[in-house]
Amino acid sequence: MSEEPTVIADGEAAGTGTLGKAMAVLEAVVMADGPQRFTDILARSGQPRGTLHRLLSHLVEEGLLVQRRDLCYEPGLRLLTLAYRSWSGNRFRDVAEPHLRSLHELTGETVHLGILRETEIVYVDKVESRQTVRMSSQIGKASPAYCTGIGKAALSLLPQPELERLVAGMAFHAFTPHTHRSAESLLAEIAEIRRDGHAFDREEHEIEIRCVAAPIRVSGSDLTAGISVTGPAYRVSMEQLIAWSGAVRTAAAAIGEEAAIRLGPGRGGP
Amino acid sequence: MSEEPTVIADGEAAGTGTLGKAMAVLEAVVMADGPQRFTDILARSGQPRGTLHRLLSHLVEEGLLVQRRDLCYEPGLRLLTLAYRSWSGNRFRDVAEPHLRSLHELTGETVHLGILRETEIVYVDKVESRQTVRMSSQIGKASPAYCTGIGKAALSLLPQPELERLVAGMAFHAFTPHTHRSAESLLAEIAEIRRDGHAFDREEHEIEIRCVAAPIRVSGSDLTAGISVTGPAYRVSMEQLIAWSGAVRTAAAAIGEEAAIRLGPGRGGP
DNA sequence: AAATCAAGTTCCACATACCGGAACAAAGAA
DNA sequence: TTCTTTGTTCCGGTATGTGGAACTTGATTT
Repeated sequence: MSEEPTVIADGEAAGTGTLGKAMAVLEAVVMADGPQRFTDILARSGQPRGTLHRLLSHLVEEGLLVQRRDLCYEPGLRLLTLAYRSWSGNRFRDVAEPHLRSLHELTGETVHLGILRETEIVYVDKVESRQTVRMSSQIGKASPAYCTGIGKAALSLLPQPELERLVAGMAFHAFTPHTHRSAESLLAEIAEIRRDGHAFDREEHEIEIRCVAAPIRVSGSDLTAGISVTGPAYRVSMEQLIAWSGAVRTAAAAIGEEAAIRLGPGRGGP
Repeated sequence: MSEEPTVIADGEAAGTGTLGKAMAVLEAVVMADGPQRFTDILARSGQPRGTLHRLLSHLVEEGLLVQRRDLCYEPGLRLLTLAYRSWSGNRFRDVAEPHLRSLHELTGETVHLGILRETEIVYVDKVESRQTVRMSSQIGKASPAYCTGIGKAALSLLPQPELERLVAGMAFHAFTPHTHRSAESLLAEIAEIRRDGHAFDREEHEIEIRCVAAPIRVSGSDLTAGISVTGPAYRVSMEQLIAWSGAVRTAAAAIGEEAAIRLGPGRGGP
């Protein structure tokens, strides 16, 4: 029984309000690695037994969780369905898609579309070179902004105070030898990115994986996003990435403009 | 102002409890076709103004919804992230995947994996012949069980009383001229499916689209699922589907057995 | 300009429904 | 059997959500 107690609670305070608590519990189950027993969740969520039990019942009732015969809790199908609707109905993704395709045709490598959410990048679409292994995996995946091309590109669009607020809250985990380890080095690179209009991932998140990315600004909207072309280091040199950077910037700009028109035609004010 | 009032509320009673109400509102926004104004949601949800406003605030706070500058509400990214985790961590899908692949190699057509949820089939995985148009779309999509091959196959596994309860609650929408229009004809076909061990979709959901499907039963679990091979009518004859039916049944059986072993090794109750 | 209307937000007294400690079952382990 | 571990139920107290009504804000009309 020397297993680490997995500490208690997650970093942030358990959500406020009834809904917040329910979502915190849901997330605890969904983000866990496998089916979770009542006691596991109890330890991780920090909720009192009675409360937790009721929350779980409600989540099951709503189809957000499923309780198996052996009493373990698992994510329910309703999440998938909700996500399907919100993905397929996403106008921004729709606008961007043809541009992703043409970037893919130009480069032959994998192209990603990501949106910044706080301090993370959420991948929203992807055009793959040739179905490598996993199929559509990765859509919906959230990665830290500071070690991904799209992430750094998107950060570069933020006003300095906002950027600093976000950076202050980051925990710099060293995924590879090339990952940023401090706010200073990250901020320094972001200054360069602002100047150049594009960002690189030099094997910072995953070893042997590189990318070029450009930020997308949609005027009239406060969404911050980016696209990237990604490839394995053995096949894609830094020179190659630099050669592609212009096309990536152009595509990003085009997406931004088109989205501004088609997303909020009736609103443009600051 | 002769616009139809979009009636009020959805078919089912607004969810019970605070979480239920919140989810009903969330669903109202997600299932809608585009960004929703406050008043739209007000009409559809049937909640009082004050209550609805607070619910929406909480949903936004939780990242489940986003409020744009023009005050419209849209699905937030958190749904995608939650769904990504629950999809990629789904053991059943994982077990099934290699079997989907080999079925695809055998047939050259699109292969689906779906799980029955009440009266709908939710598509959980897919191996596509050759990236037709939409990429991974469709994962998470929910379709009526009575007009899809996997749906009818899955229904055939249910005990008769359960089946009849579900069928009683179905509204038979005629998607095509071949769609079942009554409980009787559906139940009759399900009897055949039980006998044969496989089901066909004879252009019942979408015109020009056919499939063969087989049900998956996982002993020790109460999940009911199925797989199918789908193709366009001009390329895939009924004779062809019949020829594939054996392989589909075999794959389904293999998935069911493997899943029973790998899903709940410590439980085998009645 | 003033008046009118519509859409969205805030307020607050009220009671619902959530809270959570503690008692209660159920199933293994000693 | 007795003890322990795990999951479920109960119930009084009150925090929390409820929802009608008043209040902004901005557009449209007179």
